[in-house]
Amino acid sequence: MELDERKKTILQAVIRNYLETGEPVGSRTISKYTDLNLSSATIRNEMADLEEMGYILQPHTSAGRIPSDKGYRFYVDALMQKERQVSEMQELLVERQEKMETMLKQVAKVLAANTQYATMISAPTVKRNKLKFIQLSRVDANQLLAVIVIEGNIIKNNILPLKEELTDETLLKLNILLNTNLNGLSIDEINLGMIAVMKQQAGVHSDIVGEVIDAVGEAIRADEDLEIYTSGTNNIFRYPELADQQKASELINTFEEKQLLGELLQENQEDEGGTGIQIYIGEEAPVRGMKDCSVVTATYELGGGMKGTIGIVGPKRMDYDKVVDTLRTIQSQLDELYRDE
Amino acid sequence: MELDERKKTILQAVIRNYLETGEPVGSRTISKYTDLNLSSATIRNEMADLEEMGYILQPHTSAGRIPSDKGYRFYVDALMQKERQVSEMQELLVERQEKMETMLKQVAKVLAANTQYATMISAPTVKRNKLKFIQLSRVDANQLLAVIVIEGNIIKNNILPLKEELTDETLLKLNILLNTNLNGLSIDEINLGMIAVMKQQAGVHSDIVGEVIDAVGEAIRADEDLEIYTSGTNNIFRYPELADQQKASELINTFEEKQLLGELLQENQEDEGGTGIQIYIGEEAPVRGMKDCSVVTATYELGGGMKGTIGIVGPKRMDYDKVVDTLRTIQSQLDELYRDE
DNA sequence: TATTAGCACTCGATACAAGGGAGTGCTAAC
DNA sequence: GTTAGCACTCCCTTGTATCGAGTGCTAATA
Repeated sequence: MELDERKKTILQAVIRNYLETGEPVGSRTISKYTDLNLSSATIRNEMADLEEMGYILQPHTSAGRIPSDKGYRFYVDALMQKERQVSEMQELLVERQEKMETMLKQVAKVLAANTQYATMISAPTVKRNKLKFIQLSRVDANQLLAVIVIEGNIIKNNILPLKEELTDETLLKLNILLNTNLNGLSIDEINLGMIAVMKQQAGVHSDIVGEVIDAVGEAIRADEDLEIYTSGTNNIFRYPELADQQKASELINTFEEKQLLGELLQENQEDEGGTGIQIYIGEEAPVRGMKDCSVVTATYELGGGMKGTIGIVGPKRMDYDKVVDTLRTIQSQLDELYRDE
Repeated sequence: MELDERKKTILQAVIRNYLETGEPVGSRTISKYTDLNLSSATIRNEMADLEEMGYILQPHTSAGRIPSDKGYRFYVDALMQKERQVSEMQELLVERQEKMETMLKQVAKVLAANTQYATMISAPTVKRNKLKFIQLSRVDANQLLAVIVIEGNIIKNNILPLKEELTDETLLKLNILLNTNLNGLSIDEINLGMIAVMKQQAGVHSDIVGEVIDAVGEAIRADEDLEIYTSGTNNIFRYPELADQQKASELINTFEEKQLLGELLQENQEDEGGTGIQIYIGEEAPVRGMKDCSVVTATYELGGGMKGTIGIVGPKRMDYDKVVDTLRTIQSQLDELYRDE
């Protein structure tokens, strides 16, 4: 059976109503809610069909209907208002901060306050970003400090232990060697072969120096684990369907063990061209413990190819329109904020 | 009225029992639990006294007694086993990590897993630590990178925007100036007067240079906010008295807004000589939203004067013995791990 | 005088029944 | 195809009875 126009209207009405109230919605409500001018009996027949087709379901006999995952999916794909009035694009009060970390935390916080859902944001990955600058300097007799600056002014540093002392001259040479070989390359492109070549070029000192180069190489690629910041975790208590102990505990645990969120946030950074916004309903999200939630993710870009992902987690009956809208706003604000880099 | 020996024994028995079961404990239980060989009627009389004196209370008539805050306080101060067998000092599997952050997170996690309570740990403050090394280097035409290494190999960096270009020579001079003036000083000791002197010494370049020095000064003192890591937040759901929505939400919010924990963790870093372990019961903790909890904090030291604080948050009926014990273990482990620095 | 046995009493927790209400599915009429 | 009507289902609330753990008090006991 196909969904005719009337069924769509009714389905939409059921979902809209449920999103607002969180209560199962009955035929009489729909009969008044829509301008179809149909009696509750007719609506009942249609709703029985919709249930048979899997778009809605009854928590128990003699209760109203609530949307199924399939129903939500259809709503999101086909029924949701795609074009939203841009007028009410309120400012979300994100300021550019000196430290990326501070800014990301702020974004998560602002989004949580704004949407009343739980939020998370992954720091932009730098694998594809280019190295701008490397500098080794001596901290004391047996410790070397390696500072690595990456496009977008991401800075990494590492203390390297030294077995033997390095002369000033060797240090200078090493600096030149590293910079001439590596500058302008993306972290992705730096591989073991290249490090081997550099070791060779180091010539006489290759044993001491090799050690240092290895350590630098290590330092560059070490930061595999992407950083994730979360906020508004306790918003889940606003939604009774998530607030019982079992579920709340599981969700909070997921938010604490941030690596569990990693997969979710990395999944769709690839898609080009689209809006970068993705909606996961219930089991669709690749995270255990979110089966009663919906997740909306958005890719953001800070210029210079630095991409990260924002995620908003709420009950399945979240206000998808508003969330998508808010994410769009944030996307464009971040874009603007960092355009000049 | 004073607490005689028998009352102490009974109070202790009540508390011990309540810590184990979480249920109000009645006179009959005590009558059997202790080796006082008293009937439940006698115990009842004593318990009535204890209640009048404020050490225990009844949730409602015809229920057993539970300890009051005053009761817990007395238990912790006077009744708890002070000397614990050192034999069972199990290893808590904390390894030294390259990055301080990783190590701290691990400590929080291990403690949470071990105690089944919520944990938090503040990164060691560096205000009293000495500057080891400052280096300015040019990233590109109008950006300067300042790297600051502090005792304990804490590294801070900052990108400074430049209005005018600096020559290599000026840069070199600046580096020397900064290092000669600041090395060996603690961050506490660097004040505006000193910065003013340095500006003067900079002589000709004082306008450009002043700017840089200001920025460096800024960078050094910027990191006022102490970093705090938490773990095991969802452990609070293990304890029914904390697990209801209202309280859980408030607690989780407190753990998310980490600055709320700051005061608690900074409070007793000063006391010298003691074990550095402090117990807060209920309202004693200087944090709103922990009035139904107890908090045990411990100061740790990583060598070189770097001190931080660990906190464990659980229900008032937490296993104080075990928690104090575990914190001691961690203290000594951290001490050992970083002794050589 | 301190302890204890005995007893009436309190009060939360649990179980059960009754009634109300929202909503359904079905049938028959329009 | 639509709708009015009706019996039915099932949750939820309310009220009532019961149970049991524990108490406080009194009087008897060592």
